[in-house]
Amino acid sequence: MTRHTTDTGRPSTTTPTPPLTVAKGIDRPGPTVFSTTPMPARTKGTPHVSPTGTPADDQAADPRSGRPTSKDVAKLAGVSQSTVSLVHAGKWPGRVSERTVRAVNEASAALGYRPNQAARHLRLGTTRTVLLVVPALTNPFFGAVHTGASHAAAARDFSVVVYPSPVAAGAERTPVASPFAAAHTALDGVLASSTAVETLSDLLGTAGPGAGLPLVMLDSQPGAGAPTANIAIADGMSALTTHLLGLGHRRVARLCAEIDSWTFASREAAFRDAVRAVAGTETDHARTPLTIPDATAAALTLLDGPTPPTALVCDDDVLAVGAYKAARARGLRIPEDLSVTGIGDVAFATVLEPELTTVSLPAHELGEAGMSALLDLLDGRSPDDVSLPAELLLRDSTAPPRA
Amino acid sequence: MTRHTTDTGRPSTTTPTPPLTVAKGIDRPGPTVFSTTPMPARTKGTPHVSPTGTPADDQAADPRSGRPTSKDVAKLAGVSQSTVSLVHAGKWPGRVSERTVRAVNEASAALGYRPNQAARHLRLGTTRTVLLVVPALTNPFFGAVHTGASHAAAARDFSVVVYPSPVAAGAERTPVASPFAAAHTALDGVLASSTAVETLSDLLGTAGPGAGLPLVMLDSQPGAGAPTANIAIADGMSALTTHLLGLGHRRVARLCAEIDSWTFASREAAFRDAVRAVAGTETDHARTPLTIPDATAAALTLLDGPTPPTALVCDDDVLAVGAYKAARARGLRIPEDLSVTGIGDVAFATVLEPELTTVSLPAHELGEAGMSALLDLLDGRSPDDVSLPAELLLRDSTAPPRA
DNA sequence: GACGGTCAGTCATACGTATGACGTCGCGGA
DNA sequence: TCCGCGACGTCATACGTATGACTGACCGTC
Repeated sequence: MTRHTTDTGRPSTTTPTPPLTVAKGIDRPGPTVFSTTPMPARTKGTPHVSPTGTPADDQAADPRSGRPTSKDVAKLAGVSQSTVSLVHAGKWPGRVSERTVRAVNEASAALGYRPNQAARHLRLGTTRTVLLVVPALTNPFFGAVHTGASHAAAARDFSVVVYPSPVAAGAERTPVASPFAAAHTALDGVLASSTAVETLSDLLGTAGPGAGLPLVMLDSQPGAGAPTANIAIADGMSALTTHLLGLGHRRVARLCAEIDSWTFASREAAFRDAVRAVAGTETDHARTPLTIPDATAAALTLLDGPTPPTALVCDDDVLAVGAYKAARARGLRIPEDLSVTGIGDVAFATVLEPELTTVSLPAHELGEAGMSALLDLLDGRSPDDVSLPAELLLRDSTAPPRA
Repeated sequence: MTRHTTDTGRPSTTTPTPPLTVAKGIDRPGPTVFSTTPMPARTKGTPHVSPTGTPADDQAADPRSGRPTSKDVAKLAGVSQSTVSLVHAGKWPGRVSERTVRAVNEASAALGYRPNQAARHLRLGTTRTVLLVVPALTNPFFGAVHTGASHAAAARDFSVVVYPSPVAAGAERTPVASPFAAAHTALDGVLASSTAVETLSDLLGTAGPGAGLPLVMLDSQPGAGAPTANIAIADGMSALTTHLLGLGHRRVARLCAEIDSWTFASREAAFRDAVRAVAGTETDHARTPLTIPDATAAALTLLDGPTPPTALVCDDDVLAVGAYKAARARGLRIPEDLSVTGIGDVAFATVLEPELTTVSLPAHELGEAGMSALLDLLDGRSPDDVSLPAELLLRDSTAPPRA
């Protein structure tokens, strides 16, 4: 339809390329010819938006992108480029008069001036852009993490780019190093979920202390080389297990995710500690990839064992769905014959029949907290490891065991 | 813990700040002192990585970020900065010898050189970054769109930043203009979902033909000012409705989303056309926000009407969940007493009992196609409007009506 | 009337890369 | 001997912004 490389189409009949030799002569450090008569616009009086002196170069010149630059604004306002920059940065406590500020602002508005980000990035040595590394945005949890992180970043004028490692549930994780390194110099920092990276040292090779790029980890073990932001899922797991034990369950099985990461390891530890606190409790477990069919099969092996459990603690809501399907396949009613719990409070937790008792994870807040920590780090501060509370949601999938 | 602003910590005992006066003298356009003896490294023979001449400035100098520049690589390799640039860009058909190329590559590797993106953005006038505007990434559909778009972008060396307008279901949509304008100059193009923007003209003011920024719309009416990429949901709706009519249903109600957008309007049209093709069919409908509780209430009003429907066609799987809950509340069995269909094939479609007959939407492919169109547009080509097929998934929630 | 101080701006430059315009060397043909 | 040419690199510069150093005018003071 239309070529994007053409001009902006603003109707303008001025000369397309003004005589550059003038500007060139000014730029040269040699003989400053025009410096003998400084502030030529001032001789006319007060700076104003309408150009009175030079009649040929009022509309924005367009080197290539068709966008006006601070030089164009300066010309229109009758001031120098530095003044435009000062005004735009808001740094004129005693350097620029109110009237000039107004003139510059009017000129900027008239031209629709937006500062060129690439130029200021180059000049300032910072890009105000951070990378978010997550397993997959198709997982609503990480979608929420992204949203939270974006909000926190936007509040401090940062942008977020996402590198979604194509991990999926239990699949191979990609070494982030190579694709990540490409954008390396365009980044000020990295916020990475530990479940998205192959190994932590993999990341620490290019980011983190020691390497050049500030790094904050999500869902990662504190004290391992980078500040962390976590959800206290272990507490949730403890509460869940204690809740079941309090209902009287003594044969409690655990359906756990086949993923080697700190978050899942800490769930296991919390479960064990909670169980150990109540004497006479038997446990069993099965490991499974994080998919519904796999979880169903794994749950069936638990239910078909010699001493079937009266309660099934699942590492994740997805696994709980598998437990539901397995229970239905064996004719077990939830919660009368089998109590089931999940973790995550994903969208379908209330779609299940009965509604699932689970632990809600503040994903949005996790993204916010992690991003805040990263931006603090960028400001030179040393953020503390943060841990966000998980909330136990008692719904309808748990009940005392049958006598 | 650690300050990110400090040096990279590479153990190096060289002088931290090499005498800059030398470099300055070279950079000046005035008396080119050293140009009388060109290629000083060549006098030693072949360029090599180990620096033999100057013993003090082999390690990368660090002006501020601690990262080596092409100048550092040039110094180490004994060539000029231009040569480094040529080698790195792969543009040396007859300009650089193999040996020099190797030397440059070795030097780059030794220093861990990465070209500064900000500088090349400035130089090239392009950022290789596009903006993706979606309602919310917490919606897995848009998460998948993002993943597809990212893959297509990465394949052509582009990055994607996301601006998630906090829309949610039926809530107010944000005018994208302001926050979007902030990053304007840092973008090469925009890929926007029509359900994320207030009005199309809102976007067209800053992007699209006429404004400076190439734009491709997702889920938007073709021919409205920007190239589009769509999913043929209308076809899916037709297939769904025809399927129900084929089963014998003659009282078909529609649960529709309270969102004014092209995608939903086209579903309605498709439904009407399909119904009109079969004589003697009665229809009813209810509009509802896109949440489960609202949908449940709306579905109840339909079921409680004077002539209750035997089939309920829902604009979205979320609404179908409401239909399930309403049916359960009225003691209706699905599909024996009531057939239900959805659109979207979201994760819980198979969690429902019975599994939901719906239409799967190729979200990933939509993102890919849209991004491809945008990148074609950036290349100066004129992409066609694309339409992706939606697939009808016949599962267990539909059956012939009771006699 | 010379001097110090404030106000209001400008000047020049650097950030790091990409690239068109030049040199220089060596060799082969006339 | 001289010219032309290909191979190999370098030079200089521009991209647009931010900012330390500087300057001119004006004003009050001794």
